[in-house]
Amino acid sequence: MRISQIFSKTTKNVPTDEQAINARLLIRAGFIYKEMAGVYAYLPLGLRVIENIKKIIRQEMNSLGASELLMTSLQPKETWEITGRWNDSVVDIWFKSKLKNGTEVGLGWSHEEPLMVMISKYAKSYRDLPISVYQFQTKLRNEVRAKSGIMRGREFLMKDMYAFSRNQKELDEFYERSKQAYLRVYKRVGLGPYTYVTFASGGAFTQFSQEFQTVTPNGEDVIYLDQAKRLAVNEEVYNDDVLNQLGLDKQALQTVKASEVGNIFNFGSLKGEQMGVYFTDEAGRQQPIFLSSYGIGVSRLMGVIAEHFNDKAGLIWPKEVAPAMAYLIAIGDRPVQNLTDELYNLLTDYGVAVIYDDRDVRPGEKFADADLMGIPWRIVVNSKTITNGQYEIKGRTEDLPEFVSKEALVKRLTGVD
RNA sequence: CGGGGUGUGGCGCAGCUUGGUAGCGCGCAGCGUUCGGGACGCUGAGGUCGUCCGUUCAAAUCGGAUCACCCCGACCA
Repeated sequence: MRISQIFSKTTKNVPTDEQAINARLLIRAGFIYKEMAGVYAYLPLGLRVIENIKKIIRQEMNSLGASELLMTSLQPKETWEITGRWNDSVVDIWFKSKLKNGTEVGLGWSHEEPLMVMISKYAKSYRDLPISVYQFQTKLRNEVRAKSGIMRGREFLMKDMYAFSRNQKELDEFYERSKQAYLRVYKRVGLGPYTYVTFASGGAFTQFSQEFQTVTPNGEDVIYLDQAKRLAVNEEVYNDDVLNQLGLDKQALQTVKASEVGNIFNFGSLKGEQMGVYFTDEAGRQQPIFLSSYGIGVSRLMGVIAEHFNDKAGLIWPKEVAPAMAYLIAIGDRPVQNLTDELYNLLTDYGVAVIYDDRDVRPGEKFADADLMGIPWRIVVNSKTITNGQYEIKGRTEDLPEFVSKEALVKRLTGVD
């Protein structure tokens, strides 16, 4: 990817209407564009990060045996009336609209109810179960106040997974496996050490749900954290009874700010009963379907990563989510540029995502942009050292570069000899 | 939804108190000199001051309304 062909540009000035670090950096680096409060577009570099995160989540969800589908943004009123959640006084974040003929429709802020209706058409027998599906969907939520950049928008990308089980035991097993898969996702995006399973409000059906909370100074939630047990309690359910129940010692807890990067729910059979979704068991009896649901805010996750990994110079992407592995710069005349072109083609052939800064600007500007964009490796081909076959490579957080041969460089970036 | 703040070329800001039809930096275009940490010089394009109403001979500047944005709080499967 050549800089000259990338749609966006970096800027030195930050729009003053953004306070959140993630939004300031992502806008400056040209990853996102603000359409309106709480509504952001993803530019090519930002989209690459999103896609990298989706790829990781996809792999982990597939490993659970879940299959991907895509539901609709327009949702029928009737579906939500079954559970009473069409009512604005029950759910206050609805965006609603009308068809030309006057039929009311909702814009999806969740897909639980529609998915329940959908599954009821397909899972009629115990032979059809268990089954789990997931999707990446834009959720629309009419929040009274958008804030924190892409960490809390009115429109955001979410991965939501729904598992349908035949009984509580089957549900619990899947729930536990999913929790482990979630933890792997956070580990792979670089947030593993800072992310904790957290007990939170369970809503109408259960006492608790479990959240995944990433400790970060600008997080919206306050959690009470037991570092040793890697468990936490959201302040919304924090009290002595709960601590007793969870076997946590008040003295061992620290109070920290965190951002919710995932939330999983165990509905048991209640949702099935409420919505009348039944299957026929081995004995020919009607049984309510067991539901559990699993959400990760993909765009929020990107925001939390940006919020977590940065320095004065800009973003610092963990390798698995970085929009590119390397930022390539040539310093010198035509022959040097030709050698750089060759290196670019070579790395690209190896499948390494490289941002090649082919602009006719001074090196300082290129270095600044490489840092601002947070690309893990910076490679410089320079007339002084290239005569000895030496390529310069520097990690984003390193102070000093190394000089290596082309072969060593390729190996470093591909792991291939 | 309650409280606070802000709207002036693409971005960041000054001007507003003491009304007299806009200025700076960055960015953008051209020319030249530069070329390892966001260079420099010259030239140039670009706004009528969020919007509406009002006061006035005259409004970016005063008054009112309205919209948008930011922050704090409330809210947050």
